[in-house]
Amino acid sequence: MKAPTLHDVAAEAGVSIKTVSRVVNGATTVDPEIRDRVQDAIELLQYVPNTLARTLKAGTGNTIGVVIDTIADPFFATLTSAVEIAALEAGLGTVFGSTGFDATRERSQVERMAMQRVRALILAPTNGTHEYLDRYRASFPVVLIDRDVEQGGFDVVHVDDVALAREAVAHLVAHGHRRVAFIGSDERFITTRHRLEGYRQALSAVGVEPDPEWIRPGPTRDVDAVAVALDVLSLDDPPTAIFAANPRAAIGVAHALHTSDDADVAFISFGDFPLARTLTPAVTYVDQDPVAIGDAAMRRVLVHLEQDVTEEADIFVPARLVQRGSGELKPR
Amino acid sequence: MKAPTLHDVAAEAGVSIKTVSRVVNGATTVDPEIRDRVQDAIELLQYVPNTLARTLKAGTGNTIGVVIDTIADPFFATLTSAVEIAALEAGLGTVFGSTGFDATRERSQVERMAMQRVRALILAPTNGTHEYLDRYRASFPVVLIDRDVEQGGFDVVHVDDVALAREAVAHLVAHGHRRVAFIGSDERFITTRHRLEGYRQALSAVGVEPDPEWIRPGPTRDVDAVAVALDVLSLDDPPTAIFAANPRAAIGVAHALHTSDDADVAFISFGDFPLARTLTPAVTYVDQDPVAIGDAAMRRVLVHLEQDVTEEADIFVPARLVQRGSGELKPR
DNA sequence: GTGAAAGCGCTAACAC
DNA sequence: GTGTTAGCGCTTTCAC
Repeated sequence: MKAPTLHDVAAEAGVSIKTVSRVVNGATTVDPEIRDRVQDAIELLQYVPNTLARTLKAGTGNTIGVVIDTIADPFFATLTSAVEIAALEAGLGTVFGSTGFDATRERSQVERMAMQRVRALILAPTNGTHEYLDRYRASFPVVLIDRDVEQGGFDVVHVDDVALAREAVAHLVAHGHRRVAFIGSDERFITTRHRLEGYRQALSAVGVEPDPEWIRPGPTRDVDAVAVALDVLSLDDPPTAIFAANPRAAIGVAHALHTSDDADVAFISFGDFPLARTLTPAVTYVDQDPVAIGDAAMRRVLVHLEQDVTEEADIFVPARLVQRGSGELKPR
Repeated sequence: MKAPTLHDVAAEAGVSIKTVSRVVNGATTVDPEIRDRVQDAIELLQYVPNTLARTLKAGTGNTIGVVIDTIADPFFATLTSAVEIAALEAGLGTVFGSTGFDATRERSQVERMAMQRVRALILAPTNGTHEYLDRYRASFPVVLIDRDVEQGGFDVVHVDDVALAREAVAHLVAHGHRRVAFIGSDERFITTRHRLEGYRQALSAVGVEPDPEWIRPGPTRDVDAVAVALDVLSLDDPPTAIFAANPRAAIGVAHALHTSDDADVAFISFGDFPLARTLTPAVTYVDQDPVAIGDAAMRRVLVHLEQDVTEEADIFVPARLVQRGSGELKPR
């Protein structure tokens, strides 16, 4: 059972195919009586216009592509939601694909988007080289989110990871802490490395050389982070404060602190997480707002679509430290 | 700068357009030497096949549509992620759109999908009538997720809300509770009504007629749920147990319980939430697994794509009560 | 105000 | 093994 086409509607209404096209597209230059007849035929046949054909004719689609680690990550889910809403306002649809942190899958997702002729691509790049993107950038703009690629040369919308991490750790230092642990995710992520760099800067600013035992960039799941946090806390001379470099790690750390009666250890999370404000004390965090990043990325995309852009932009979305208690604890 | 076409590649390689098509599609009946020449031309021109044209020709697309409340909801984000992965395995892409709980926006999202000629639609329906879907169902199968529509007649993949809520509340009753509060979300949602129904059944099974004060289906945000929970707990003769009908409400309830020193009030959540296992006591919950629902929905879609389906299926995904402590507290 | 014809990029016949 | 032709559903000239 094939879907009805303009042709079918035209036959039904006894007019030409072009007249139907005009009605569908709301042209004003159509005789009202004929228009009604055509509309009846559309209803009768349940005609639905075919965007694909339209797009093919126009040579360019009406969707923007979003490729991220995984939509199951609340950070990216919220970001994608913001992009979708902003795109909708601009009359654009959204297609998304997830990489699962796999560079090969990223490539195939991007290729799929290119084959679908997206108008633009918003990408959270995996690790590794991204020269392959050059092939596509001729056809549509690419805006990176959350992190840059090593080679540079792309628009990037992100937060200033180094500065924010430094600020967070300096906040702990200002409250008297000198032994501060760093618990993050995989060190292959450039964001992890940047946050680690900020951590080091804040400590070295007060002449502290962090003990390697304090630095645990490893855990990739919250349950791993629990173990790592417990391990750090059981050192002979344990840290008096913990900086969690992402919400996933933070959930693990929170769990560890609250199940081991160490809730008096100072704690700051990079990124908010549900219930963070519920714990006692509530968790001080770096407010890395995914909506702001998504909005900014979409705004940048629109700039590309409206004009020729010659230079790449490095867009830092503002973020701030939100004090809620856990980051203001003094060393016990 | 237009994207190169088969034609351009053919001209570059000095062969016919069809030969290029064959190479692109990996046909074996091409002279190796010519194939190499064509591939060089493809590289040189950075040719990317146009799915749109392919699809137009084929008459049917290679994507499945997912329309949900909002991708920012972790439940739907995880569900969508499961659908995406399953679709990818079947060689299908995913387009998604969110309704924002708005029936009009749902319609326009579905229409967009129809115009894009999706192969199938997975839909979490908003409230209200859905007769309009009949128009599209002729062209592609529609599988509802999470909840049914009033009119019926659709494939639905969901959990047995009534039975699971009844089981959860019966669990509280079995631990000695008679005064059990119900805190949920908007009563216009059929899932809320079903869970409320299960709640009533469990109580009436032991001859308890719930006080209207105990039943608060209203709050739609977690912060509202906090206020509602505090209000319920401040009744003259407060409930000794709380059943939260969804994770959002549950986060609010958890916050209320832990900030008001009522952590000894028994508590069960319909659906897990981050940190639920971190609280003391850890939160007992009804395990409503979004991955299982997404997988089942995709499996149903594949059935439709592979064969003619004459009868709609009402698919209940199994779920169970996970005891973690808060649901096993006795009345204080 | 309306229609006929061409063509968007591709593939499926069917020749050669 | 390779090329030619037609046409997918639509829009865009440009006549009428």
